[in-house]
Amino acid sequence: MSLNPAQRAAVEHCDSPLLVLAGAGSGKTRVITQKIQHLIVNRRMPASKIAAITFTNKAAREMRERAAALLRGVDSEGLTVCTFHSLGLNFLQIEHEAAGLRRGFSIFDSDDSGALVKDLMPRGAKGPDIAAIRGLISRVKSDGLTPERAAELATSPREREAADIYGQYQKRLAAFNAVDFDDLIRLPVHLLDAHEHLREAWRERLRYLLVDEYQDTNGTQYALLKLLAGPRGGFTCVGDDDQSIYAWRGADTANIERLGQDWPQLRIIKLEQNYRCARRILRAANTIIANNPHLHPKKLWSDHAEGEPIRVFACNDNEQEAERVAAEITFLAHKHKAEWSAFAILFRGNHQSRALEKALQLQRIPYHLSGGTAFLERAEVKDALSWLRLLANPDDDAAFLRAVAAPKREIGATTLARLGEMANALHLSLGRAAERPDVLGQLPARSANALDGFISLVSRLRRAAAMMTAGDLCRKLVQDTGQLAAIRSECKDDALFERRRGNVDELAQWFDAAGKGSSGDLVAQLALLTNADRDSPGNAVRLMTLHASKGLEFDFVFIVGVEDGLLPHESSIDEGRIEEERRLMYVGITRARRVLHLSYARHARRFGEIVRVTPSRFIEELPAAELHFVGRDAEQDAERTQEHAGAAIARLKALFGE
DNA sequence: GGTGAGCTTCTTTAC
DNA sequence: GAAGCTCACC
Repeated sequence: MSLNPAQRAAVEHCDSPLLVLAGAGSGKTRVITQKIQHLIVNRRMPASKIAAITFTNKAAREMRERAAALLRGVDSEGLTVCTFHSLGLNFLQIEHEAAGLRRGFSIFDSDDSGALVKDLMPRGAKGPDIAAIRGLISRVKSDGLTPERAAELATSPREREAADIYGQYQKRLAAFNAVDFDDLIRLPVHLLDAHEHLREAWRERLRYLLVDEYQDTNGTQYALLKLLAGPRGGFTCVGDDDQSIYAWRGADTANIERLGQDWPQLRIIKLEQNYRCARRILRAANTIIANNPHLHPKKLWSDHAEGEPIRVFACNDNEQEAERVAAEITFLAHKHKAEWSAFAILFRGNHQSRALEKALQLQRIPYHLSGGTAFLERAEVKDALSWLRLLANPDDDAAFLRAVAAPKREIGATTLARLGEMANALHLSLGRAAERPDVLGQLPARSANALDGFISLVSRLRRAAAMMTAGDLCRKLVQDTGQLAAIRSECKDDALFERRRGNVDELAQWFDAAGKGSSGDLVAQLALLTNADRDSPGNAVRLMTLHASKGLEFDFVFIVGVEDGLLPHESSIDEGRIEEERRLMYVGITRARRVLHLSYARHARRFGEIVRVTPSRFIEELPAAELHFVGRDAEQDAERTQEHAGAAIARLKALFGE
């Protein structure tokens, strides 16, 4: 557990701002967690004044666990380990008044804000247009621009349109008592900038900041860091420009340079010894990343063993690829007597997990799919959540629109459109408008009755909500709203019904576990969560995107779909963002401790058609001497039958336990 | 107002 | 090849 000199220096340097340029596998999490310990134990800083900030929930969770293990016996009460977004949410929940928000405000997720943008665009706007406008709005928001400023800076008709819609969008959000993901950073920045008393209070509250994956900060996140740290600069930023893979959501590696400009007393420490990868793997990683330009050249080295050659599997299609990966995992697990959790399968896009899951199920290999929001995307979970949101925030129109149809209660598009018009005219939210007799009076009796019934159900549940925990409320409302009954009648067989009811149960249990806080506050926190953090993965093969894998490490790593068009991704090729794709490949390679497998398919289904695909250009960039190709040439057929036999044997072994 | 057949469109990555 | 959307029908 001892630190090398550079790591030690990074841990002990607390008197001026510090930037740690940490190569992959150089022990940066260890530096951060030990530094937390150092601050508490040697510098006598209360844990409650320290915040470690990460970018993904997964990273936060990992950090929290590692810190807890290290801090056993140390008073670490009140230590903050969270993402930028949850820090922002926490800030807004405390300072909601200054932000012009009422208690119980909602968070609009991507779906909600997409629907809102669509609503604000001319009728008949197409999907891609909506997505483009949304992207532009998000971009100007994470650059910290106001709608007015965005309009001034717009250089194309589309940007002007986006700036215009951005303005209306913010007004709607304010009316809904809601914020979106970008606001979680943008609003705290705005408030800290505008109010000296808030600045002082929060600088006192958070005396020391540790920012992980610093290369991924965007404009507003940098502004937040700057405002919270102040001129004193009580912070350590840890980053690696070679692992910058979030430029598409506004991350700017120029923020690395900015630190030295804003804090001239900044100290920089480089960590260049890799403790993770076998040498061959590290050589491959270094070779491929050498194709990118560098501002801070670093030379990563390792004193580990050489390790095995990197195997490259050529397959016919992604089903065969998945089968082979699964067979190989079974084989390696037996050979090395390894736990399933020592294996990870990494891919570019979430949809690639399907074929893999199928193959793993078939071969009886336990797996855990992390990342994505599959759980929260489930219809029954979204329905229950929209009810919770509406109960906490009567002005949440997005929640109203979903809850009103969960289950169906004879209130359809026509009625809602009429209600919407009247609500707009009265400057009221849908929920408030539907409470008013004069509004209901203008609707056909049948619709008015249905709405009235809905509203009284809402107010009854809202009264009940005040007296129960969020978990109990969740269980009660699926009963009382008729959701459970609707699910039962929709489900053909009992097993399906049980599974869907189980999802709702799980939601309630999440609230039970989350403990303190009003249901409104907890629902907001849940909006920031992805599947990744829901349950502990246990002893299972990990499936995740390359993006989600950053910061993690595994003995055995399989990167699948190493094809031109996927990795590098088609749109990144078109738009000349090949360097970021290369960094993504680099991140994937450097996750592996002992064994690295790459694979690609020669054919892929696209738009239902089967098309030929070429292996990724990144395979060419790897040092040929380190690679061992399987199935690339004429011997491919012979190999394949062998593999199939191997897979069959492995399956039998799995079935009968040897 | 609700439902299902047939049409289109889509495919990045995350909070 | 799936999910969303539109339109006709109950």
